[in-house]
Amino acid sequence: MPETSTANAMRRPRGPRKKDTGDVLLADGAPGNAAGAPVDAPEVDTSYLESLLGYNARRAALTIIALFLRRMAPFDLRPVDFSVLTVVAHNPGVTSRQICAALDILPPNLVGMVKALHKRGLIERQPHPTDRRAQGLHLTPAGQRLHAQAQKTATQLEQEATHTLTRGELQTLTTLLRKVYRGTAA
Amino acid sequence: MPETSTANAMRRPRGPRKKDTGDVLLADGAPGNAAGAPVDAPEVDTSYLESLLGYNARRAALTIIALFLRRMAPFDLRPVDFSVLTVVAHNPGVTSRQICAALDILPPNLVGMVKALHKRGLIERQPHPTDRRAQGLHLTPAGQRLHAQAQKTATQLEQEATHTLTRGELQTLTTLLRKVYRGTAA
DNA sequence: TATTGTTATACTCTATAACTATA
DNA sequence: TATAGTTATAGAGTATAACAATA
Repeated sequence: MPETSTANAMRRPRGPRKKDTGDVLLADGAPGNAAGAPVDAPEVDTSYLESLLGYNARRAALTIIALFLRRMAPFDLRPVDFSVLTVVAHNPGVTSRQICAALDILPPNLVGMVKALHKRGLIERQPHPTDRRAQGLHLTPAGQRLHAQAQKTATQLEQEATHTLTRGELQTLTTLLRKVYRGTAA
Repeated sequence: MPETSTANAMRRPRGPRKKDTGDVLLADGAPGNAAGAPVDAPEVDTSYLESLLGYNARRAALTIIALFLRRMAPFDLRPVDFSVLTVVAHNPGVTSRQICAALDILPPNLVGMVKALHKRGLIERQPHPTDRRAQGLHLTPAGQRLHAQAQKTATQLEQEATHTLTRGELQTLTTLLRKVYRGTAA
């Protein structure tokens, strides 16, 4: 599995930052030959790595993530925040435990996210109807508005990221990827 | 970008560990309904997330990474270690700076990896022929043997991960993924 | 002045243990 | 006894600043 870095490139763009050009995939690579840099770059051979599906899948995912970060910056939403918001939007009253199972997040790591989204006034917790341990999560009106905008942006962003693909190719790609990560055909 | 966790699931399986079943993708999700757990799991709707290419690409990449970690455990190689070893194997005398550019690793983060691989007797540093600042990296005989085994394992592992795909489908998938992460057609 | 390799370090993400309230 | 939510914390990954040696 080729290491292209940027796996955790979903840093929150909140605090003041030094270098964050948005160019995540090529963060530090290819200096651009500023001054008298050696032009004799012998072109490193990475052809074998590029033959691996894992490498290509990761590069593609990271490309889309990088675009996601740029487009979602106005909403201050990381991928995981958008995912949580989406699950709550489409499943009103869902519990934290259910979100963890659906998105494969560990419960301790979800706590802070929910807390932050609540603090931003985007989600609300209501007592669970049958289980007093649990809490049902709902979007506030503000949360619904933000999510609607964010989901629209996500959809547009996906189309932007796949502009080199025809509609049929995108469908094929999605289907084949699902066949990989689901063990069985689908 | 759906958060499926496990982005940095490439933890080194060196020290003694508690829970590491290898089941990375479903680390904590779906408890399996051990005892009297509620069977009324209302099936969280994630259909929108599943329509996003970013989600599917990430899931597929994580699936292959998880398999990679299991199959490469005997060699004690993380994806990034294998990538570095591969680049050195295919580009004898390559410099650290070139590896960083090719694999998109930041120089400070490569230092430890090279140091570790050197300590394991897998790579050697030789003075660069024309630049006394740089060092050319080479595989030792032991490194060559290990890399040969690891690369064979990687190739087998890829076939294993894509056993649900025909040869043609795998070719199509790879081509389409490249079209995504390269801006232009390819 | 710029680049290579490096150290030190901060921030983020991921994972485990353990606690409480409830089932 | 098991589960939902939580706290605290350890560990791994990723990022920047700054330095000495060399170009």
